[in-house]
Amino acid sequence: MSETRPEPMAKAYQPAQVERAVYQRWLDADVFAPDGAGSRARPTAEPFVIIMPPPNVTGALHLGHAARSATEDLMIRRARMQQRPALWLPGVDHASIAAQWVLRRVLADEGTTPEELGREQYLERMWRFMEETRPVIMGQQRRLGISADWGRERFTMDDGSARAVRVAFKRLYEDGLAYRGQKLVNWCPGCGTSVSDLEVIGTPEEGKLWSVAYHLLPEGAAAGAEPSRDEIIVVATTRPETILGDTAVAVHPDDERYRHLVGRLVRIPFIDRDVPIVADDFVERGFGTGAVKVTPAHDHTDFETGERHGLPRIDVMTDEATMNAAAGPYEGLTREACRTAILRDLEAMGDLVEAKDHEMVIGRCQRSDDIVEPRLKTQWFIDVKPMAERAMRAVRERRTLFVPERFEKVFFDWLENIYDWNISRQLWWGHRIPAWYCPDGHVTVSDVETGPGRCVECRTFELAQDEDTFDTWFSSGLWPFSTLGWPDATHDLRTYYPTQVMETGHDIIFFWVARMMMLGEWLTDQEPFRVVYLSGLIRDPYGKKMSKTKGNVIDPLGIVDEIGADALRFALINGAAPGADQRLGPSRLDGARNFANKLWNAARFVLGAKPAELPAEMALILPEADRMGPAEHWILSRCHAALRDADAAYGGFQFAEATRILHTAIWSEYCDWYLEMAKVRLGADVAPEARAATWQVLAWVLDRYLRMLHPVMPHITEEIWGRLPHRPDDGDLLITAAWPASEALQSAADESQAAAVADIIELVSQMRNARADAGIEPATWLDAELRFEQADRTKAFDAIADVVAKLARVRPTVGHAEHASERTAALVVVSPGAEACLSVGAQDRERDRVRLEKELAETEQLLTATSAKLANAAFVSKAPAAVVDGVRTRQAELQDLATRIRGHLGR
RNA sequence: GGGCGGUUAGCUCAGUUGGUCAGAGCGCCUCGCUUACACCGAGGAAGUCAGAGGUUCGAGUCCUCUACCGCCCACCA
Repeated sequence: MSETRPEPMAKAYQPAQVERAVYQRWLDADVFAPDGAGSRARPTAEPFVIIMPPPNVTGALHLGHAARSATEDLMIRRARMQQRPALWLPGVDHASIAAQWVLRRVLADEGTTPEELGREQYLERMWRFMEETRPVIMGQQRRLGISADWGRERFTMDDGSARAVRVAFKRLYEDGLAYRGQKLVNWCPGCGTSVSDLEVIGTPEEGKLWSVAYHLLPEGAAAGAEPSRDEIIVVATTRPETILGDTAVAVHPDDERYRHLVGRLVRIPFIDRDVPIVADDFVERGFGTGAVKVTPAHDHTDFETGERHGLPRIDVMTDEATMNAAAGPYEGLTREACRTAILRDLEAMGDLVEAKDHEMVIGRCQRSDDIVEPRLKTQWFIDVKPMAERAMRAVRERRTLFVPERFEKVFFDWLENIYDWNISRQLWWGHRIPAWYCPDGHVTVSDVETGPGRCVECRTFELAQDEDTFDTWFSSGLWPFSTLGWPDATHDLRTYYPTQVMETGHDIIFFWVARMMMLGEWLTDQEPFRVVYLSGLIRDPYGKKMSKTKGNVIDPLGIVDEIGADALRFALINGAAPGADQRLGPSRLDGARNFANKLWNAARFVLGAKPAELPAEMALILPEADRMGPAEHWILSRCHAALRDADAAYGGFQFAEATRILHTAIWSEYCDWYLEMAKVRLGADVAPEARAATWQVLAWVLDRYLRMLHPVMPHITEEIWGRLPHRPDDGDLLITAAWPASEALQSAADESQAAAVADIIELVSQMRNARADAGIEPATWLDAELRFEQADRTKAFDAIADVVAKLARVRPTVGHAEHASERTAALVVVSPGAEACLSVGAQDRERDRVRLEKELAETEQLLTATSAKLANAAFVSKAPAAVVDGVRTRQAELQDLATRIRGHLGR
């Protein structure tokens, strides 16, 4: 503590300077890494590890990131103070599609396009872009005060990730899970790549359902024969342009209308293909005409129907979603133009039977909003079912828990109905698929960085690598272990894996969480994390999602500059129930700012009130019990309760509850009551040892609260703590000081004195209440005669009579007469265990009667309710004894209270 | 079409295993610049816990149904 801090504490808290300075102090001390120079972790303690969900390199930090970072930092800081080796590994994701879109815009500004640059130059440019944006994102994270281990920062495109991707893919290939095949993929024409099922957003839209007449060939006629003019089958479709790719018409096998037509051939218009009518029970008889055109190359259902019936698949489109040569006369048209043309032509032919409005769901690309086209492509897929089984087992065996628990069901529902994962992306930015093909089409998969020397089958050297890259989420799925060194059994992997908590938004439970669990279980034989903590979305004050287009985005850095990172963190955590979305607006932020200010000022008072008799360099210790007054015992008791409850809340992921407890403890108990009580006992007329003891308690309790609050508001607590005396074993920084163990407090407080003070506080409140109701000026001092039912209350009162005087603005005496109030005009206050009579003028007394009457009415109402409960024989016999006793005690209290009030009212 | 979540003071929301649980913050009203803080202090008003049944001695808290609101999943073309 030789370090000088010249600047005195400012009257109003100035977060910006304090936060930057404090953060630098931590960096200098090297305390973020579990094995850093400043770490005080016990090596034998169980490590606590969080791998940071990587923000995209492309975007600026938004409130969602801030909320997540705040929550993760909170957990890491608590674990660090518990002296566990706490590792929080930060990183960023390369976000291939998103990055590609962003860079395209950047390039457009520079007057060029990716196509012009070509793959190689494009990738160079992308890397440069990454080098520019990555530090920005990480700098923003730092500004929030997060205590990640920057020395271990990772990127999903770094060499370690690249190697993990290759090794993982080869393993999956050898295990028979990764395969290459021609299947229907979700093609986004705008992005020029396939996307996974998850990236296709079902969008309800108003469309049309057209009924089209297909002409049958005469019974028994071979393909190519002249179709009948009259014998038709009417099919219903929402996508007439796919008629050109039809290879069958399907009807339900039990449909009487069509049963006799099964096996006949129909003529597909415009391209003159003759296709069979097949029976398949996927057909809904009640929908449309009950007859369905089947286009296996452009519809997922039809693809499967085609598989069952061995139908050809005819792709009629190009990558740009225009019609290709297979579309015959319509070649070159866009999907939309082709539809219009076909409808026009059908109409002209008289084969357009009906057109009616139809509500439907259209698959659009999450990224570009283009209509996704199911198309036939030869790509890589992963059979995820076996991995899904493993992931689900981890949850069933409780090796991985969801918080909140209900997301387990969501998780299971998805994994139980999972399809193969298309992982090929026709993008340049990303990990290139490590598969090579020889001219004969043999496939060689290799995990060697430079690729395989020769074909595994024909040994030729002539190899070409797959042009495609992996779905971004493939490398993200390896994140919890690739960042720790996998596939090598590194020290980090052995020490820190499996990790403890994965904290992320519930919106990426499928994209990311489930995939990490599948890949983690499969590749490492362990669950990648023990707990999945899912947080909600941050919304604007009106409950709307924040989005750039709506213009309702709150920039977290703007808030940080304005009110400080600590206040923002407090607001975010205080407002978040696990898994639930939260609205964030100015009022909550103001509240958090005010709380920081309150804490700052309380600390300023405490530090400034240090009695001269205490040495400058002193250790933080609690004084002997007999040197403390009742108020000291009371605050120690309250402090103990707050610590116990807040710690339990932290431990149970009830972070908002923890902040609520600490807010109440600090503001409503410590500041509102104890500080005021302590002021009296710090006065010049107080015995020096009592004065010293009072300050020691003030400092000691503040120290506890600072420790407990540090995970949420790290900077301000660190700054204040640095100015307080420390315990010899604490070190210089709060960030590595010990987490308060609740048992340390147990013997400190004398609970009976604490209870006496609680009664006196209640009495003071009621005296204030009575004064306000009677309209007595706050400045007016009144004589008050107090009576206590128990001797220990009287004793406690004697010790803090000055406090009571000051807080209630009265000159108190302890009375012994039975009915003092009847002798003089007085306000009468009746509370459990105590009464007070305040001398006032007669007219005030009259107003006071009204208040007493009201109080009596309330008391009697409560009394009636409790008595009714006790009168119920079933309650008395069936409820637990403790509950019944509690009600009896309550009844007695109320009875007593009512009697006394009646007495004062002269009844 | 399935599933999940919500409906508690004017507003935003806490209330994890049924028994001081009817709460907090903001807002509002009345006082007060009392030497930590007006980003403050003291006091106050305000809710039949969406509706209807049921289980229980006892239900915002468990069950059923209903009504709105939100989200997720889904191959009726």
